[in-house]
Order: sequence, then structure tokens, then C-alpha cells
Amino acid sequence: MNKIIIIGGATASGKTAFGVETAKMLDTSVISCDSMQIYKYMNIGTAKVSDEETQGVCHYMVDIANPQDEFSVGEYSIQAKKHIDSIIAQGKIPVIVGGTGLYIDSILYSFSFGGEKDEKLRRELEDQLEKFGKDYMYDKLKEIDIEDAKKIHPNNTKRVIRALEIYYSTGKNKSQMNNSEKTLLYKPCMVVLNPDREKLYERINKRVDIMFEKGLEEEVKSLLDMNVGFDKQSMQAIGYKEFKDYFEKKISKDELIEKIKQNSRNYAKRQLTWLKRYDFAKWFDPTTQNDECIEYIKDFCKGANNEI
RNA sequence: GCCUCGGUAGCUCAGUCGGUAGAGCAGGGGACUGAAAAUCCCCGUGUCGGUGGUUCGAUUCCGCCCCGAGGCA
Repeated sequence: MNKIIIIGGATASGKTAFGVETAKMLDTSVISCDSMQIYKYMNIGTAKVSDEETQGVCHYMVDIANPQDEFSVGEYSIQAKKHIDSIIAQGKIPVIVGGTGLYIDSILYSFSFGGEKDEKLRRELEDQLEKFGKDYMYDKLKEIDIEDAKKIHPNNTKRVIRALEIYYSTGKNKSQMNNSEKTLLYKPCMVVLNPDREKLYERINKRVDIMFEKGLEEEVKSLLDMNVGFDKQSMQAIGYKEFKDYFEKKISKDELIEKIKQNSRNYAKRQLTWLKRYDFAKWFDPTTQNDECIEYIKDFCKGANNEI
């Protein structure tokens, strides 16, 4: 099985710099695994790698979509795997850096994500939800598959709609659709950068302040000028969506900044929850165990391809 | 100095016609298969400012004291 290195961690845990460091050490490239850094023109708020920061290391899966367009895991998975395989074909070990859990899963395993996306169908289901309420939608799902329904909370309308969408567009229920086993496609070395919670939160707060110094407000305005409204998927990103209330004068600048910090902290916690699922991952405190972490990766690279 | 209103969870506050108290936010934990930086679920003991008194029993009523806000002088 081919080796890959995955660097995970919450926002502001130091993934980007560490990714560049390891890629340089191994003379390889970085594959970004981030649902928002894929968008062009969203640089400051997503803390995207700058040209200087890359230090010449090639970064894939960054700036590959326009912010007015929709993107999805499915597309991510296909494109990312192509890059991974071509790096492997060069005899190198790709370094995957990112914090979007579902995207990590999508390259780790051979998922078959439902059928084609059906915008019209989804909109119809959303209309029904508005008209008849969430219980009505959940009851529909229960009629189709009681076991599927049990796995989704009735309040989680996004999931309920997606499950119905899969059923109506493919005729299969969700578990039939997702029966692919969770078998690894590569031999991963996963490292999770995990500073103390308190330290992490401090770093997040500081980073948001820096984003404003770098001109986050101007970046958001320029996106609006490009006709990227707050209803767009890209504008759901933390550091962007919060500006809506600010521009509408519902909150002050200080409140805006606090809100972005708050949302980032909450998000960081969710990211860590996701990463805990990978029992093969090794966790390091980057502020004290950086060298240890590098050694761990080196050892992995030295090992034979077939060992577990 | 006098009067009024406050002092309850980390924060903002609700409440107890006297039987030791609860929401939102924060915080913690969790879920996650084509929106995922999204979406959703679970978790609330704190000298109820202090101190005396009334009472079987006070955070709740009464007195005094301390702190904060406002008003009158």
C-alpha cells in the first residue's frame, strides 16, 4: 500500500507551517484538505498559505473554485486523489494538510457519494420543509427506511433532506448507497497537532486580530463587489458570514471581531472531535513536541511499504 | 446625608405568595458518507452579598452592614 502523510489539527494549531516543513524535508508536495481554501480570492479569512509561506513547496487543492460556485466533497475527492496518485507515481509521499474532517475521510477511504447532485430536487425538498415542518420530513424518511431514520436526529434537517434526496434520485436508501466498507486506500501516517486548549484559543484570538490588520474587511467587500452574496456557500465561512450583521449595522466592529473569534473557537472544538475518530492517529503538542513529531514522520517514511 | 432600585452559575438575567433554584451565552463531551468553516445531539450545586432576627424551616420576610447604579439635596 502506498504511503501518505496527513497533518491534522484545529484551526490555528500550526498545520500550514508544519506541512511546509515536512514537505521540504521529504522533497514532496502538499495537498490541502480544506473546504474553504479551495476558493479563490478568500485568502485572509481562510488563512490560506501565502506565496512566501509555501517556500517553493507546491500546494494542490487551493484556489481551484470560484467563490460564486458551489463545491462538494465528491469533487474534492476525485481531484485530490488524482494529485495524490501522481505524486506517488513520482516515488514521493504526499503530505495532506487540512482540517476538514469529511474531506480527509473522502481521500482516506473509497467512498461512493450518492448519485448526481440534483439542485431542483433539493429545492423542492426545502420548500416542503418550510411548508410542512421538520417532523413531516422526518416521517417521510421513516417510511422509506426506519433504520436510516434512526441514525439522523429529526432536528438535523440538512441530513434528513440529503437522505431523502438520495432516495428520490437513486431509488436506493442511504445505507444501500453508502455500503462501501471503510477500508483504507493508502497507508496513512496521521499526525494531529494539538496544543493545550487554552493556548489554542489564545492563538485563534490573536490570529483573528491579525486577519483584520491584514485587511479582512476589504477582502469581504471585494467579494461582495464580485457578486458573491452572503447566501453563497463560500460565504458561510467563518470570518466572512459574520460581516453580514456588521454591514447591516446590527453589530459593532468589536462585536464582529468577538463573534468571529467565538465561532472559530467553537469550530476548533468540533474539528478535534472529528479527529478523535482516527485511532491510528498520533497526537502531538506542537509547542513542545515539534521535533518528536518530525522524528515520528521520518520513521514512518523509512519503514517498508508493506508493514502496518 | 436622605430616597429608590439592584447584588442569584464564568457572563447577562429569571425565579422562589417561606420548604436550599433555572434559562441564554460561555465552557465541556459527542455525532457526522456529494452544503461539512455546514448541520445536529447531550451536560447546569451555585456560601442565591454579609450578618443578626422572626420561623419547625429563610436565598425568599424584617433590621443593620458592605458593594454597585440612579435620584433628591
